[in-house]
Amino acid sequence: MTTTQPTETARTRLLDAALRVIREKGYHATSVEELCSAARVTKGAFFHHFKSKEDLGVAAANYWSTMTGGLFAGAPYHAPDDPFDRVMGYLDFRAALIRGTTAEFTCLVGTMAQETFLTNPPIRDACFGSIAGHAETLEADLAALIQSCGLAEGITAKGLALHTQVVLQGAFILAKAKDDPSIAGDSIEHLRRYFALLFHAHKPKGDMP
Amino acid sequence: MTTTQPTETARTRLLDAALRVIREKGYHATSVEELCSAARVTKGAFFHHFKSKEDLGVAAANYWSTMTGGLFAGAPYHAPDDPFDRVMGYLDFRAALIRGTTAEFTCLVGTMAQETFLTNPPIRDACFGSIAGHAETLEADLAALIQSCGLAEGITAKGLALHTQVVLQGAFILAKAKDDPSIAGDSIEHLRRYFALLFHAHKPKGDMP
DNA sequence: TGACACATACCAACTGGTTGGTATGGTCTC
DNA sequence: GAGACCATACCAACCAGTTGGTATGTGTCA
Repeated sequence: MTTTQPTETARTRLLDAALRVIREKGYHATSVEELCSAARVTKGAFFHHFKSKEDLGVAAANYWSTMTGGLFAGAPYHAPDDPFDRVMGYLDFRAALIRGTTAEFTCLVGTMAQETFLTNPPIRDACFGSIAGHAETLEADLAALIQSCGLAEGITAKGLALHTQVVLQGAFILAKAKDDPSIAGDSIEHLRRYFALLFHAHKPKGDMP
Repeated sequence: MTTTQPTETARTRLLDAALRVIREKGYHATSVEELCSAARVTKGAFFHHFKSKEDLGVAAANYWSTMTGGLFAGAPYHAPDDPFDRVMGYLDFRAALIRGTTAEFTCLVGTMAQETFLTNPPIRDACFGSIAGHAETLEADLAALIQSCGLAEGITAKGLALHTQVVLQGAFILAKAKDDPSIAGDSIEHLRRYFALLFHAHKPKGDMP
């Protein structure tokens, strides 16, 4: 801690800028120079830390996993003893995150995966890794819930966890297309209701118009 | 039919190429020259028919609406008398469309909306118009279904129709990210089950692993 | 302790190629 | 012969990536 560490500041600033700018404009519409000016570094610094733009894309997806991983790990929805309450708490938490501008609450890796799935497979793979890794944090709660309810008809915890991500990613697309965040909350409420019906022990929390 | 009509052939070829190439590479990663060579026309023809690349994006979204509109209007799922069967038939139809490469079965306007929601508002609006217009074709069946079941608790036909599009768009994102179409079918099956539970008259058709 | 070797972090300027878009001219039909 | 349709040639701006270089460490051995 005694020595100054200029190390990591430029790199971190570039990654922070990437999270912000790429969510606004998308991967291909964001130029390297634009990221540099947003991070207040030069192009030389960029290519010192990342060997290519694609390399930054992969690093940004992994950085996104780290950032969001910390956010969700520290969230309060893990507290309840009942797995149903934990799952519902997760959905409430996701709904509560929908605020600010559309670019602020939507998902970096969903955005990048869509643009890069054929042009930049390494980025696509890092994006799916991020989504799948996040889904796994839900899987344990869903598995406990499925077991406690004796649900068997071909429904798996992994499948339900991925379906949850599907709904969230789709909700972000519609929110962007309509330029209206409320549509995302509506779909999360439908997913809540699906879980409530599926595990028919509770009912959806709030009525909504 | 007697007179040759060079009119519309270049324009149509460009729009067909746009549907294909943009779904593969995305809007920003697709260059005008690439569209021209895919359509076997020159740049002069491109800028004769479209005043800018953005103009082509809007036209492509509208062309997509026309093409898919015809496909769904002519589909067999409208036949049943029971609105529940029509809605389930719609989902079966959507599931059956998932074949071939990922770029072939995914949605142009969902892809474009995500990349252009801040950079090209005219394209974004055309994309949402396409999605909303398609959702409306489901709305009547859902309204009839809601009425026949006496469902009241804040669920609207419009909201359900949009949620259906949310699930489909999200399913396409995950299919691209995982590079695996089957994940899309899984989510459609979850949506089927949601409808079945919601209107608790039927059960989901097939068991799935 | 000091000095030399080396690695890391960063910068300004540049390069070859690509981009969306334009200017102009030719050809075909009505 | 007017206008729709399309081709060729071209442009300024922008793109990702490279270059040669500076500054600041950091490890090492006399």
